[in-house]
Amino acid sequence: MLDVNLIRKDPDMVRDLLSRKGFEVDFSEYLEKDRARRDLIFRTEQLKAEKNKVSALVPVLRKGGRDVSDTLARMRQVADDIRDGEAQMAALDAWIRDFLDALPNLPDPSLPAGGKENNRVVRVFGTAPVFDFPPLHHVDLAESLGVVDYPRGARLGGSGHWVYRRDGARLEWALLNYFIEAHLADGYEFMLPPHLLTWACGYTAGQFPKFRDDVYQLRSDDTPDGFTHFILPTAETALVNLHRDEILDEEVLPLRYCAYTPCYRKEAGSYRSEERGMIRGHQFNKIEMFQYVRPEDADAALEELVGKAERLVQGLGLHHRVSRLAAGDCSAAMRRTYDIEVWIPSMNDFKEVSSASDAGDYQARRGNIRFRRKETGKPEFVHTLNASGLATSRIFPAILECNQDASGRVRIPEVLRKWMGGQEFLARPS
RNA sequence: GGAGAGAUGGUCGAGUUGGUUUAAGGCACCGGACUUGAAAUCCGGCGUAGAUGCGAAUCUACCGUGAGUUCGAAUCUCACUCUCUCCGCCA
Repeated sequence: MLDVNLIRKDPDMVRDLLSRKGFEVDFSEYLEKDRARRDLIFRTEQLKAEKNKVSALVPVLRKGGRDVSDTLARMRQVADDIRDGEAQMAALDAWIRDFLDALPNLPDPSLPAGGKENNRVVRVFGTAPVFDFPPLHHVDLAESLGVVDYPRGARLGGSGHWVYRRDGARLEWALLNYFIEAHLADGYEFMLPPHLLTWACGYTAGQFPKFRDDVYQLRSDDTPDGFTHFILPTAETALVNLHRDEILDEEVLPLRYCAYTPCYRKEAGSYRSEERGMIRGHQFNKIEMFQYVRPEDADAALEELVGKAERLVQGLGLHHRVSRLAAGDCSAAMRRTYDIEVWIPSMNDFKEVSSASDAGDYQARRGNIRFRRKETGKPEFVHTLNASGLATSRIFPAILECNQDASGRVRIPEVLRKWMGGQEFLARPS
């Protein structure tokens, strides 16, 4: 949700910023309706004030033995007028709400306009591994080592699903432990939220109503619109709703959270043949980091989140890069985003393992999440930031492919071994 | 799934035969007085959002949510959500 006062004050500036995201909008009808709405509020409230005044007078007149039937008749008319006004208001409000709900967040003014092609790489770590033998694709490695079962995953869940098995399951679990431990050391609270969320959660996150069809929904004949819950596409959707409709004390900020959940995504139409294996599945594991901060602390928080995600990848010894996304490549709710991408040899390309974003007050406005500033005593919207820390579904293939040797063995990164019985290599099935 | 009870500002809590209750009062918190300082005491302040206005201020809405009855609803009616207790089922 954008600040309506900003749109009233400088609609051209807002329009120009949105167009950098590739979102074209004309505010003239909105501004007209906004004006009409305020006029209507003024008229209706005056009627209500009269109603309240006269209603309080009725018992006094009665006590004085006066006939009030004329007064009641007149008030019946006023009550009708109020009802009319409120009906008009409801129609205007609905139009305005739909309009505002559809507006994405403003991009940070410092971002270049346009899409992916204008992303800028800001840091690169390591170099691509060089092999003195023909390296295998992670799907082939995983199958020969028996660590991922793709055919049976598809049997269970359809395409885009797999089963982690044996040391694959342990490696996956070790990665999650490695991430969580790092966050705990940095003072983040670890939590396990529900995976089935209500409509309001999707709205606050900025995913609904526009992107409601991108998530898996649970439907029922018992509800008016058939919708009951959706399955979270990322733990961010849960974490951003934790403090919905709250006014936080300034002293508790920044709130630093991390959560583990699987992420469930339809990924309709996004499959590409080179994304064979676990690069893009309908379910993947992720530790999400999330912060609620004061507006002035958002810059530092974003750098902290990116830094944390980078260190995790570095700890695994994987070649990766950090990019600052152009306005159009940031998702709708975000004002700026860094992507951290890890090198996948078989794709000869980098794939995203973490996205660190600053939502500004966009989500906080939708979820009515505020804090009371000590200095002024007034509530203000918090700023919310999130970053994966990390998603495993690209890390796992990267480890397999980058750590393979000529004999088809895969070396386990040092930092993970304590969760894998001290093993140096993934065991072959006997 | 069934039965019962409940939901009131940051918190506790009164108000539920509809109309001086303008949502009382306590606690917490903030400011001031007193005090060497603190405590205690006293005084004052103290929810959120919106509209009009340069401002002072005035008005409106909000008592779980949404409808309804009425000149007038925290209070009456209906639906829903959540919490608690008990029963049933269950990993």
